[in-house]
Amino acid sequence: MSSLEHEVLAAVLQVRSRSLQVLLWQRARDPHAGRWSLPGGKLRHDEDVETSVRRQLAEKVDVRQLSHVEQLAVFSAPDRVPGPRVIATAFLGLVPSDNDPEVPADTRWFCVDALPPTAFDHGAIVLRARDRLRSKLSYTNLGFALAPPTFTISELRDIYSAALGYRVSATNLQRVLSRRGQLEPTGETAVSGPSGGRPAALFRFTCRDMQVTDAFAVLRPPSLRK
Amino acid sequence: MSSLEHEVLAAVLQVRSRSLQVLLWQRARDPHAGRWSLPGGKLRHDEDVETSVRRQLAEKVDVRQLSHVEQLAVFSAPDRVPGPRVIATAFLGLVPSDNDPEVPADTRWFCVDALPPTAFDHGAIVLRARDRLRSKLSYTNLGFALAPPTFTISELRDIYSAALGYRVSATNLQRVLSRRGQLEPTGETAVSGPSGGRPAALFRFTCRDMQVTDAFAVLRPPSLRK
DNA sequence: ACAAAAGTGTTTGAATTACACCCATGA
DNA sequence: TCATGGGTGTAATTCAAACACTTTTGT
Repeated sequence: MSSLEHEVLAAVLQVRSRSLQVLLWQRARDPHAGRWSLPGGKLRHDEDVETSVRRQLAEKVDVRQLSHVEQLAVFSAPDRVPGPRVIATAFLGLVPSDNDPEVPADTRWFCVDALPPTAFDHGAIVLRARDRLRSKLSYTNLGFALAPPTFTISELRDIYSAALGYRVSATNLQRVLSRRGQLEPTGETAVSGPSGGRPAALFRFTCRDMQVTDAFAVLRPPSLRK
Repeated sequence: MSSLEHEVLAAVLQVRSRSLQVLLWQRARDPHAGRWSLPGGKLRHDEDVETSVRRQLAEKVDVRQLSHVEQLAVFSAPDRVPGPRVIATAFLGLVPSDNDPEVPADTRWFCVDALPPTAFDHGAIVLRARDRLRSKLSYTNLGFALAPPTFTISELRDIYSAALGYRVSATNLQRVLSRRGQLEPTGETAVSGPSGGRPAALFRFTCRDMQVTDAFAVLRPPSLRK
């Protein structure tokens, strides 16, 4: 019989310097020496895939502050990597923008829209992660996973703009998230900037577990209004 | 080293008798003898998971008319099945409502809202498949995968109602799908029923590959209007 | 006072639901 | 001509984008 391995791979995304970035690791050895790949590794016999990906990120790249982890897809083409067959479960991982995890020397953050040459099918996985995040920002409360514990609406606007890849209006962002009950004011206010301006109120997300906040776009169940 | 197997499992859904049903197979042997399980089986060394699930459905339960197949998730708990470890990739499969595939004697269709005792984690997979379908009916053209090649709006309404689990209005269904360009008239009309009534126009889906038709619910990119 | 940044009020527009009404057919 | 669906017109509603305007601060 032929051998079979299972690995987990994570596209860890974070908003850094006002752009959405992914953590990649440069391969030292062939195959694909010099190319950039996703952190991850072999699945152990006593752990499920999510436990595994959290463990490996903590061990290998010191990413312990994952605010959200979710499965993306299985990549299983028989020749996706040379040598013995390896099936991969790919994950999306998110880190709040106020964290700056220690990462080893051979890893770097890259803007998801300007990836370096990637190993194997890892480039496709990054794009899949990016698209998943962008979709879910629209109909879930997933913003909590990118934002610090408390923030001003302007800061949140910058985070959403970076993640979505286009300018978002602070006004409308606040209204949409408030209407859905995602935001609550802390009561505190931030200090004004050096050039003046009204001090901004601080907010936090009401919930830090992912929830669908805008389920049915159309074909809603009949309303119960009498 | 410990052995590792990979299997694929499919929740095959179809609208039958105005309800959303799933194809299950009754286990003859322990473990979980008598319980109902999802069709599927071991992954071969030369095929990817989607190829495998299509092959196994064709071989084992004679389901060849799959109109749509997509990955749901990986189930990887170390003890999810007794004995040697098996990781499963679960799929959602859809069959148009006008097909009635030949299935073996030990398989039966069950309403997804009234499942029999299921084996292992298969019950959870069925519910995941049901929820995925219901979500995607709202923001993609996935209705094509449940509908016959041509249909009246009333027939389509019955299919959507069964799949979603609540009454859908034919009027609004037609308008939503038409506005999105999913439907086109064939020019033909169906014959009137035995009790009279205006003959219904026949429609078809313009596209039979899955496409997202209603991407951003909110936080849309800024409009380009001048 | 003035500039700068935050926050609110209000208009506009699009999408969807709800519902009344008209149309085509069989008996 | 009437019952039985099929199909269209249209109001009401909801939600979000756009933008003008007010508020609060630093200089």
